[in-house]
Amino acid sequence: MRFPVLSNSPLFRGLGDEEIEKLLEAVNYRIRFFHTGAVIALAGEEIHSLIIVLSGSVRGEMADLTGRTMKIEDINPPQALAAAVLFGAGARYPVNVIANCDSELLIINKSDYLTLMAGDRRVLSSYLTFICSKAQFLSGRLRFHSFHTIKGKFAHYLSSLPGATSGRVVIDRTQQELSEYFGVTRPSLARVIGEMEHEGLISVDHREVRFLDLKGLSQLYEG
Amino acid sequence: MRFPVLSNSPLFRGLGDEEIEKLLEAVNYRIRFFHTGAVIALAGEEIHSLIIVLSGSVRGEMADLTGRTMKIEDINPPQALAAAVLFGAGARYPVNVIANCDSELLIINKSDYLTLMAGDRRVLSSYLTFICSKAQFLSGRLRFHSFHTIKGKFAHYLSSLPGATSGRVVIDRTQQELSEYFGVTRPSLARVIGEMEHEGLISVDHREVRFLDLKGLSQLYEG
DNA sequence: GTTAGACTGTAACATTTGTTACAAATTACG
DNA sequence: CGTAATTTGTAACAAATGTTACAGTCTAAC
Repeated sequence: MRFPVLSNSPLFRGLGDEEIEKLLEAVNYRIRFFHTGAVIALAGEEIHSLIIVLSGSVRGEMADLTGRTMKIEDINPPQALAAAVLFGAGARYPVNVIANCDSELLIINKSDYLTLMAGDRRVLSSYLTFICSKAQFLSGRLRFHSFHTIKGKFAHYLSSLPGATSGRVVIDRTQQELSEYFGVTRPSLARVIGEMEHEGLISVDHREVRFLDLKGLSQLYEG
Repeated sequence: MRFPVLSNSPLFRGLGDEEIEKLLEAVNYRIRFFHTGAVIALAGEEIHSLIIVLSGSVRGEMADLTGRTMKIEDINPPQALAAAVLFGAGARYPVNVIANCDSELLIINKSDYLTLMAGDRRVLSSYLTFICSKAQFLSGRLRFHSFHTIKGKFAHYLSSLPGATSGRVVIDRTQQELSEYFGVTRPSLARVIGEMEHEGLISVDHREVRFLDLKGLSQLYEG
Protein backbone atom coordinates (compact mmCIF):
# COMPACT_ATOMS: atom_id res chain seq x y z
CA MET A 1 0.00 0.00 0.00
CA ARG A 2 1.26 3.46 -0.85
CA PHE A 3 0.98 6.54 1.30
CA PRO A 4 1.99 9.57 -0.77
CA VAL A 5 1.64 11.81 2.26
CA LEU A 6 4.59 10.09 3.93
CA SER A 7 7.10 11.41 1.43
CA ASN A 8 6.47 14.84 3.00
CA SER A 9 7.21 13.55 6.47
CA PRO A 10 10.53 14.57 8.02
CA LEU A 11 10.83 10.95 9.11
CA PHE A 12 10.98 9.71 5.53
CA ARG A 13 12.79 12.60 3.95
CA GLY A 14 14.17 11.96 0.50
CA LEU A 15 12.32 8.72 -0.06
CA GLY A 16 9.85 8.13 -2.86
CA ASP A 17 6.45 6.52 -2.47
CA GLU A 18 7.55 3.15 -3.83
CA GLU A 19 10.62 3.06 -1.62
CA ILE A 20 8.54 3.79 1.46
CA GLU A 21 6.08 1.11 0.38
CA LYS A 22 8.84 -1.44 0.03
CA LEU A 23 10.41 -0.55 3.38
CA LEU A 24 7.11 -0.70 5.23
CA GLU A 25 6.23 -4.05 3.77
CA ALA A 26 9.37 -5.51 5.28
CA VAL A 27 8.13 -4.76 8.80
CA ASN A 28 4.81 -4.94 10.57
CA TYR A 29 2.60 -1.93 10.40
CA ARG A 30 -1.08 -1.31 10.55
CA ILE A 31 -3.60 1.32 9.63
CA ARG A 32 -6.34 2.34 12.03
CA PHE A 33 -9.32 4.59 11.50
CA PHE A 34 -10.72 6.79 14.24
CA HIS A 35 -14.02 8.61 14.08
CA THR A 36 -14.46 12.20 15.15
CA GLY A 37 -13.99 12.54 18.89
CA ALA A 38 -12.52 9.08 19.38
CA VAL A 39 -9.78 8.74 21.98
CA ILE A 40 -6.52 7.67 20.37
CA ALA A 41 -4.34 7.74 23.48
CA LEU A 42 -4.62 8.87 27.07
CA ALA A 43 -2.13 11.01 28.92
CA GLY A 44 0.18 8.83 30.98
CA GLU A 45 -0.32 5.80 28.78
CA GLU A 46 2.87 4.06 27.75
CA ILE A 47 4.05 4.69 24.19
CA HIS A 48 4.46 1.46 22.27
CA SER A 49 4.39 2.68 18.70
CA LEU A 50 5.22 5.39 16.29
CA ILE A 51 1.90 6.84 15.14
CA ILE A 52 1.73 9.01 12.05
CA VAL A 53 -1.36 10.92 10.98
CA LEU A 54 -2.10 9.96 7.36
CA SER A 55 -5.35 11.81 6.88
CA GLY A 56 -7.78 13.81 8.96
CA SER A 57 -6.51 15.62 12.03
CA VAL A 58 -5.99 14.85 15.70
CA ARG A 59 -5.37 17.06 18.71
CA GLY A 60 -3.46 16.82 21.95
CA GLU A 61 -5.42 18.08 24.92
CA MET A 62 -4.92 18.23 28.66
CA ALA A 63 -7.46 17.85 31.40
CA ASP A 64 -7.20 20.30 34.28
CA LEU A 65 -8.11 19.50 37.86
CA THR A 66 -11.81 20.12 37.32
CA GLY A 67 -11.88 17.75 34.35
CA ARG A 68 -12.20 20.52 31.79
CA THR A 69 -9.97 19.97 28.78
CA MET A 70 -7.95 22.45 26.86
CA LYS A 71 -6.39 22.00 23.49
CA ILE A 72 -2.62 22.02 23.36
CA GLU A 73 -1.95 21.50 19.69
CA ASP A 74 -3.31 20.07 16.47
CA ILE A 75 -1.43 17.32 14.69
CA ASN A 76 -2.03 17.15 10.96
CA PRO A 77 -0.70 14.86 8.24
CA PRO A 78 2.07 13.86 7.96
CA GLN A 79 3.04 14.67 11.55
CA ALA A 80 3.66 11.99 14.16
CA LEU A 81 2.52 11.73 17.77
CA ALA A 82 5.11 12.33 20.48
CA ALA A 83 7.88 11.43 18.05
CA ALA A 84 10.50 13.28 20.08
CA VAL A 85 9.99 11.21 23.22
CA LEU A 86 9.19 7.90 21.53
CA PHE A 87 12.29 6.07 22.76
CA GLY A 88 12.73 7.91 26.03
CA ALA A 89 13.06 5.93 29.25
CA GLY A 90 9.51 4.98 30.21
CA ALA A 91 8.04 7.14 27.46
CA ARG A 92 4.41 8.08 28.07
CA TYR A 93 1.94 10.26 26.22
CA PRO A 94 2.12 13.73 27.76
CA VAL A 95 -1.46 14.56 26.73
CA ASN A 96 -4.70 12.96 25.66
CA VAL A 97 -4.94 12.47 21.92
CA ILE A 98 -8.37 12.84 20.30
CA ALA A 99 -9.49 12.69 16.68
CA ASN A 100 -10.64 16.10 15.43
CA CYS A 101 -12.38 14.43 12.51
CA ASP A 102 -12.43 11.00 10.89
CA SER A 103 -8.75 10.18 10.69
CA GLU A 104 -6.45 7.50 9.42
CA LEU A 105 -3.32 6.63 11.38
CA LEU A 106 -0.27 4.60 10.47
CA ILE A 107 1.01 2.60 13.43
CA ILE A 108 4.46 1.04 13.63
CA ASN A 109 5.71 -0.72 16.73
CA LYS A 110 8.81 0.80 18.26
CA SER A 111 10.80 -2.34 17.62
CA ASP A 112 9.64 -2.47 14.00
CA TYR A 113 10.62 1.13 13.59
CA LEU A 114 14.04 0.28 14.98
CA THR A 115 14.31 -2.45 12.36
CA LEU A 116 13.29 0.03 9.71
CA MET A 117 16.00 2.46 10.80
CA ALA A 118 18.64 -0.23 11.02
CA GLY A 119 17.79 -1.31 7.49
CA ASP A 120 17.83 2.02 5.73
CA ARG A 121 20.38 4.72 6.28
CA ARG A 122 18.04 7.49 5.15
CA VAL A 123 15.26 6.51 7.55
CA LEU A 124 17.74 6.39 10.39
CA SER A 125 19.30 9.66 9.43
CA SER A 126 15.94 11.38 9.06
CA TYR A 127 14.78 10.44 12.50
CA LEU A 128 18.08 11.45 14.07
CA THR A 129 17.97 14.80 12.32
CA PHE A 130 14.40 15.31 13.42
CA ILE A 131 15.01 14.64 17.06
CA CYS A 132 18.39 16.36 17.29
CA SER A 133 16.88 19.48 15.75
CA LYS A 134 14.13 19.31 18.31
CA ALA A 135 16.64 19.06 21.15
CA GLN A 136 18.58 21.93 19.65
CA PHE A 137 15.47 24.07 19.50
CA LEU A 138 14.42 23.24 23.04
CA SER A 139 17.79 23.91 24.59
CA GLY A 140 18.06 27.19 22.71
CA ARG A 141 14.73 28.26 24.10
CA LEU A 142 15.67 27.17 27.58
CA ARG A 143 18.89 29.13 27.47
CA PHE A 144 16.98 32.40 27.32
CA HIS A 145 14.98 31.54 30.37
CA SER A 146 18.16 31.16 32.39
CA PHE A 147 18.67 34.91 32.22
CA HIS A 148 16.40 36.32 34.83
CA THR A 149 16.07 39.90 33.66
CA ILE A 150 14.88 41.27 30.34
CA LYS A 151 18.13 43.19 30.04
CA GLY A 152 20.03 39.95 30.40
CA LYS A 153 17.96 38.21 27.75
CA PHE A 154 18.26 41.08 25.34
CA ALA A 155 22.00 41.51 25.90
CA HIS A 156 22.53 37.80 25.35
CA TYR A 157 20.34 37.86 22.28
CA LEU A 158 22.36 40.76 20.87
CA SER A 159 25.62 38.96 21.52
CA SER A 160 24.34 35.90 19.68
CA LEU A 161 23.51 37.78 16.48
CA PRO A 162 25.81 37.53 13.49
CA GLY A 163 28.31 40.35 13.54
CA ALA A 164 28.24 40.73 17.33
CA THR A 165 32.03 40.69 17.43
CA SER A 166 32.10 43.72 15.15
CA GLY A 167 30.04 45.66 17.68
CA ARG A 168 27.17 46.28 15.27
CA VAL A 169 24.21 43.98 14.72
CA VAL A 170 20.88 44.15 12.96
CA ILE A 171 17.85 42.81 14.78
CA ASP A 172 15.97 40.42 12.55
CA ARG A 173 12.54 40.49 14.15
CA THR A 174 9.97 42.93 15.45
CA GLN A 175 9.82 43.80 19.12
CA GLN A 176 6.55 41.91 19.29
CA GLU A 177 8.18 38.71 18.06
CA LEU A 178 11.19 39.24 20.26
CA SER A 179 9.09 39.81 23.36
CA GLU A 180 7.18 36.59 22.69
CA TYR A 181 10.46 34.77 22.20
CA PHE A 182 11.64 36.06 25.57
CA GLY A 183 8.30 35.44 27.21
CA VAL A 184 7.77 39.07 28.26
CA THR A 185 5.44 41.85 27.16
CA ARG A 186 6.20 44.20 24.33
CA PRO A 187 6.14 47.49 26.31
CA SER A 188 8.45 46.00 28.93
CA LEU A 189 10.94 45.07 26.26
CA ALA A 190 10.70 48.52 24.68
CA ARG A 191 11.28 50.15 28.06
CA VAL A 192 14.33 48.03 28.71
CA ILE A 193 15.81 48.84 25.31
CA GLY A 194 15.25 52.52 26.03
CA GLU A 195 16.92 52.21 29.42
CA MET A 196 19.91 50.44 27.96
CA GLU A 197 20.28 53.22 25.44
CA HIS A 198 20.07 55.91 28.15
CA GLU A 199 22.60 54.05 30.25
CA GLY A 200 25.02 54.26 27.35
CA LEU A 201 25.24 50.52 26.79
CA ILE A 202 23.98 50.59 23.21
CA SER A 203 22.84 52.98 20.55
CA VAL A 204 19.78 52.08 18.52
CA ASP A 205 18.93 53.24 15.04
CA HIS A 206 15.82 51.50 13.73
CA ARG A 207 16.80 47.83 13.60
CA GLU A 208 20.52 48.47 13.94
CA VAL A 209 22.17 48.28 17.32
CA ARG A 210 25.71 49.37 18.15
CA PHE A 211 27.49 48.15 21.25
CA LEU A 212 28.94 51.06 23.22
CA ASP A 213 29.88 49.37 26.49
CA LEU A 214 30.90 45.77 25.98
CA LYS A 215 31.79 45.29 29.62
CA GLY A 216 28.46 46.61 30.82
CA LEU A 217 26.55 44.49 28.35
CA SER A 218 28.40 41.36 29.33
CA GLN A 219 27.72 41.95 33.00
CA LEU A 220 24.00 41.81 32.30
CA TYR A 221 24.18 38.11 31.56
CA GLU A 222 26.80 36.91 33.95
CA GLY A 223 25.01 37.06 37.26
CA MET B 1 41.90 -1.58 21.69
CA ARG B 2 39.64 -1.77 24.70
CA PHE B 3 38.09 1.18 26.53
CA PRO B 4 36.57 -0.10 29.76
CA VAL B 5 35.18 3.35 30.50
CA LEU B 6 32.82 3.08 27.51
CA SER B 7 30.74 0.35 29.07
CA ASN B 8 29.55 2.99 31.53
CA SER B 9 28.48 5.31 28.73
CA PRO B 10 24.74 5.63 28.09
CA LEU B 11 25.63 5.34 24.40
CA PHE B 12 26.94 1.81 24.84
CA ARG B 13 24.61 0.61 27.53
CA GLY B 14 24.54 -3.09 28.09
CA LEU B 15 27.62 -3.84 26.03
CA GLY B 16 30.75 -5.47 27.36
CA ASP B 17 34.28 -4.28 26.70
CA GLU B 18 34.99 -6.93 24.09
CA GLU B 19 31.76 -6.27 22.24
CA ILE B 20 32.49 -2.56 22.10
CA GLU B 21 35.99 -3.34 20.89
CA LYS B 22 34.68 -5.52 18.12
CA LEU B 23 32.07 -2.98 17.03
CA LEU B 24 34.53 -0.12 16.97
CA GLU B 25 37.02 -2.07 14.91
CA ALA B 26 34.43 -2.46 12.19
CA VAL B 27 34.30 1.30 11.66
CA ASN B 28 36.83 4.09 11.60
CA TYR B 29 37.62 5.75 14.85
CA ARG B 30 40.58 7.53 16.30
CA ILE B 31 42.01 8.56 19.62
CA ARG B 32 43.39 12.01 20.18
CA PHE B 33 45.27 13.44 23.12
CA PHE B 34 44.91 17.03 24.23
CA HIS B 35 47.14 18.79 26.72
CA THR B 36 45.84 21.00 29.49
CA GLY B 37 44.30 24.14 28.03
CA ALA B 38 44.25 22.91 24.45
CA VAL B 39 41.28 23.95 22.32
CA ILE B 40 39.25 20.94 21.24
CA ALA B 41 36.50 22.76 19.40
CA LEU B 42 35.37 26.34 18.91
CA ALA B 43 31.83 27.64 19.33
CA GLY B 44 30.10 27.82 15.96
CA GLU B 45 32.32 25.18 14.41
CA GLU B 46 30.46 22.48 12.53
CA ILE B 47 30.11 19.14 14.29
CA HIS B 48 31.55 16.31 12.21
CA SER B 49 32.05 13.64 14.81
CA LEU B 50 30.88 12.07 17.98
CA ILE B 51 33.53 12.83 20.59
CA ILE B 52 33.65 10.90 23.84
CA VAL B 53 35.90 11.79 26.77
CA LEU B 54 37.87 8.66 27.67
CA SER B 55 40.13 10.12 30.33
CA GLY B 56 40.95 13.48 31.81
CA SER B 57 38.31 16.20 31.71
CA VAL B 58 37.18 18.92 29.33
CA ARG B 59 35.00 21.96 29.79
CA GLY B 60 32.55 23.93 27.71
CA GLU B 61 33.03 27.66 28.01
CA MET B 62 31.57 30.74 26.40
CA ALA B 63 33.27 33.98 25.54
CA ASP B 64 31.37 37.15 26.36
CA LEU B 65 31.56 40.35 24.34
CA THR B 66 34.73 41.51 26.06
CA GLY B 67 36.47 38.23 25.31
CA ARG B 68 36.33 37.03 28.87
CA THR B 69 35.34 33.38 29.14
CA MET B 70 33.07 31.69 31.60
CA LYS B 71 32.73 28.04 32.26
CA ILE B 72 29.41 26.45 31.37
CA GLU B 73 29.98 22.84 32.33
CA ASP B 74 32.58 20.15 32.83
CA ILE B 75 32.47 17.02 30.72
CA ASN B 76 34.02 13.98 32.32
CA PRO B 77 34.48 10.38 31.18
CA PRO B 78 32.51 8.73 29.72
CA GLN B 79 30.40 11.70 28.61
CA ALA B 80 30.23 12.87 25.01
CA LEU B 81 30.38 16.37 23.54
CA ALA B 82 27.15 17.87 22.22
CA ALA B 83 25.71 14.38 21.76
CA ALA B 84 22.14 15.66 21.80
CA VAL B 85 22.57 17.94 18.79
CA LEU B 86 25.04 15.77 16.85
CA PHE B 87 22.70 15.05 13.96
CA GLY B 88 20.75 18.28 14.03
CA ALA B 89 20.39 20.31 10.83
CA GLY B 90 23.64 22.26 10.53
CA ALA B 91 24.79 21.14 13.97
CA ARG B 92 27.44 23.39 15.47
CA TYR B 93 29.24 23.44 18.79
CA PRO B 94 27.34 25.78 21.08
CA VAL B 95 30.42 26.57 23.17
CA ASN B 96 34.20 26.43 23.07
CA VAL B 97 35.58 23.14 24.32
CA ILE B 98 38.87 23.22 26.23
CA ALA B 99 40.88 20.49 27.95
CA ASN B 100 40.86 20.92 31.73
CA CYS B 101 43.81 18.59 31.98
CA ASP B 102 45.63 16.15 29.74
CA SER B 103 42.77 14.25 28.17
CA GLU B 104 42.13 11.41 25.79
CA LEU B 105 39.20 11.59 23.38
CA LEU B 106 37.56 8.97 21.22
CA ILE B 107 36.44 10.38 17.89
CA ILE B 108 33.96 8.72 15.55
CA ASN B 109 32.75 10.37 12.38
CA LYS B 110 29.01 10.91 12.23
CA SER B 111 28.68 8.59 9.26
CA ASP B 112 30.70 5.89 11.00
CA TYR B 113 28.52 6.26 14.05
CA LEU B 114 25.48 5.84 11.81
CA THR B 115 27.02 2.64 10.51
CA LEU B 116 27.63 1.51 14.05
CA MET B 117 24.00 2.13 14.99
CA ALA B 118 22.67 0.44 11.86
CA GLY B 119 24.79 -2.60 12.65
CA ASP B 120 23.88 -3.11 16.29
CA ARG B 121 20.42 -2.84 17.72
CA ARG B 122 21.70 -2.03 21.21
CA VAL B 123 23.90 0.83 20.06
CA LEU B 124 21.01 2.29 18.10
CA SER B 125 18.60 1.85 20.93
CA SER B 126 20.98 3.39 23.46
CA TYR B 127 21.47 6.54 21.47
CA LEU B 128 17.76 6.90 20.82
CA THR B 129 16.99 6.45 24.49
CA PHE B 130 19.65 8.97 25.38
CA ILE B 131 18.42 11.67 23.08
CA CYS B 132 14.70 11.08 23.60
CA SER B 133 15.22 11.29 27.35
CA LYS B 134 17.04 14.54 26.82
CA ALA B 135 14.20 15.94 24.74
CA GLN B 136 11.74 14.77 27.36
CA PHE B 137 13.70 16.52 30.09
CA LEU B 138 14.05 19.73 28.14
CA SER B 139 10.41 19.98 27.19
CA GLY B 140 9.38 19.25 30.75
CA ARG B 141 11.57 22.08 31.97
CA LEU B 142 10.29 24.41 29.30
CA ARG B 143 6.69 23.67 30.21
CA PHE B 144 7.16 25.26 33.62
CA HIS B 145 8.53 28.42 32.11
CA SER B 146 5.35 28.84 30.11
CA PHE B 147 3.48 29.66 33.31
CA HIS B 148 4.31 33.22 34.03
CA THR B 149 3.50 33.42 37.73
CA ILE B 150 4.81 31.38 40.61
CA LYS B 151 1.26 30.48 41.53
CA GLY B 152 0.76 29.09 38.05
CA LYS B 153 3.93 27.03 38.22
CA PHE B 154 3.11 25.70 41.64
CA ALA B 155 -0.50 24.88 40.76
CA HIS B 156 0.63 23.06 37.65
CA TYR B 157 3.30 21.24 39.59
CA LEU B 158 0.72 20.14 42.15
CA SER B 159 -1.62 18.91 39.43
CA SER B 160 1.18 16.85 37.92
CA LEU B 161 1.97 14.95 41.10
CA PRO B 162 0.79 11.38 41.54
CA GLY B 163 -2.57 11.35 43.27
CA ALA B 164 -3.59 14.79 42.03
CA THR B 165 -6.95 13.43 40.95
CA SER B 166 -7.65 12.35 44.51
CA GLY B 167 -7.20 15.94 45.67
CA ARG B 168 -4.34 15.12 48.00
CA VAL B 169 -0.66 15.06 47.03
CA VAL B 170 2.64 14.84 48.82
CA ILE B 171 5.41 17.17 47.70
CA ASP B 172 8.56 15.19 47.09
CA ARG B 173 11.18 17.92 47.39
CA THR B 174 12.18 20.77 49.64
CA GLN B 175 11.05 24.30 48.88
CA GLN B 176 14.65 25.10 48.04
CA GLU B 177 14.77 22.43 45.35
CA LEU B 178 11.36 23.36 44.06
CA SER B 179 12.23 27.04 43.80
CA GLU B 180 15.35 26.20 41.82
CA TYR B 181 13.29 23.97 39.57
CA PHE B 182 10.90 26.86 38.94
CA GLY B 183 13.71 29.36 38.61
CA VAL B 184 12.49 31.58 41.46
CA THR B 185 13.73 32.36 44.96
CA ARG B 186 12.83 30.33 47.98
CA PRO B 187 11.12 33.09 50.02
CA SER B 188 9.00 34.03 47.01
CA LEU B 189 7.80 30.47 46.67
CA ALA B 190 7.06 30.26 50.39
CA ARG B 191 5.07 33.48 50.23
CA VAL B 192 3.04 32.25 47.29
CA ILE B 193 2.26 28.98 49.02
CA GLY B 194 1.12 30.93 52.05
CA GLU B 195 -1.07 33.17 49.91
CA MET B 196 -2.67 30.23 48.18
CA GLU B 197 -3.47 28.74 51.54
CA HIS B 198 -5.00 31.99 52.80
CA GLU B 199 -7.04 32.30 49.63
CA GLY B 200 -8.56 28.93 50.38
CA LEU B 201 -7.13 27.19 47.32
CA ILE B 202 -5.18 24.59 49.22
CA SER B 203 -4.45 23.44 52.73
CA VAL B 204 -0.91 22.57 53.62
CA ASP B 205 0.24 20.21 56.32
CA HIS B 206 3.98 19.70 56.20
CA ARG B 207 4.63 18.08 52.84
CA GLU B 208 1.02 17.16 52.25
CA VAL B 209 -1.22 19.43 50.21
CA ARG B 210 -4.99 19.14 49.86
CA PHE B 211 -6.84 20.78 47.01
CA LEU B 212 -9.75 22.85 48.31
CA ASP B 213 -10.72 24.82 45.20
CA LEU B 214 -10.07 22.87 42.02
CA LYS B 215 -11.57 25.56 39.82
CA GLY B 216 -9.45 28.29 41.35
CA LEU B 217 -6.30 26.19 41.09
CA SER B 218 -6.95 25.37 37.46
CA GLN B 219 -7.47 29.02 36.60
CA LEU B 220 -3.96 29.78 37.77
CA TYR B 221 -2.48 27.91 34.87
CA GLU B 222 -4.93 28.61 32.12
CA GLY B 223 -4.30 32.26 31.42
C1' DG C 1 1.37 60.84 -2.43
C1' DT C 2 -2.00 59.05 0.60
C1' DT C 3 -3.85 56.11 3.55
C1' DA C 4 -4.41 51.97 6.47
C1' DG C 5 -2.08 48.99 9.14
C1' DA C 6 1.67 47.66 11.71
C1' DC C 7 5.34 48.90 14.64
C1' DT C 8 7.57 51.64 18.20
C1' DG C 9 8.20 54.96 22.19
C1' DT C 10 6.53 56.30 26.42
C1' DA C 11 3.99 57.15 30.67
C1' DA C 12 1.39 56.13 35.12
C1' DC C 13 0.08 52.81 37.92
C1' DA C 14 -0.63 47.92 39.68
C1' DT C 15 1.27 43.61 40.54
C1' DT C 16 4.71 40.33 41.10
C1' DT C 17 9.00 38.93 42.47
C1' DG C 18 13.56 39.59 44.51
C1' DT C 19 16.40 40.70 48.68
C1' DT C 20 17.61 40.43 53.20
C1' DA C 21 17.04 39.18 57.63
C1' DC C 22 15.48 36.65 61.39
C1' DA C 23 12.64 33.45 64.08
C1' DA C 24 10.10 29.21 64.36
C1' DA C 25 9.61 24.54 63.14
C1' DT C 26 11.25 20.24 61.67
C1' DT C 27 14.57 16.66 60.92
C1' DA C 28 18.80 14.02 61.47
C1' DC C 29 21.79 12.08 64.42
C1' DG C 30 24.34 11.03 68.36
C1' DC D 1 15.97 12.78 74.71
C1' DG D 2 18.77 16.78 73.14
C1' DT D 3 21.45 19.27 70.06
C1' DA D 4 22.89 20.90 65.46
C1' DA D 5 21.64 21.43 60.94
C1' DT D 6 18.27 22.02 57.75
C1' DT D 7 13.96 23.64 56.32
C1' DT D 8 10.16 26.72 56.58
C1' DG D 9 7.36 31.03 57.68
C1' DT D 10 7.30 35.81 57.55
C1' DA D 11 8.16 40.71 57.19
C1' DA D 12 9.71 45.21 55.12
C1' DC D 13 11.52 47.15 51.44
C1' DA D 14 13.54 47.39 46.64
C1' DA D 15 13.45 46.21 41.96
C1' DA D 16 11.49 44.37 37.90
C1' DT D 17 7.78 43.52 35.08
C1' DG D 18 2.92 43.70 33.67
C1' DT D 19 -1.13 46.56 32.22
C1' DT D 20 -3.28 49.97 29.82
C1' DA D 21 -3.44 53.67 27.02
C1' DC D 22 -2.12 56.78 23.57
C1' DA D 23 0.71 59.16 20.24
C1' DG D 24 4.29 59.12 16.95
C1' DT D 25 6.67 56.60 13.19
C1' DC D 26 7.36 53.58 9.61
C1' DT D 27 5.82 50.65 5.60
C1' DA D 28 3.29 48.65 2.00
C1' DA D 29 -0.39 48.97 -1.14
C1' DC D 30 -3.15 51.58 -3.85
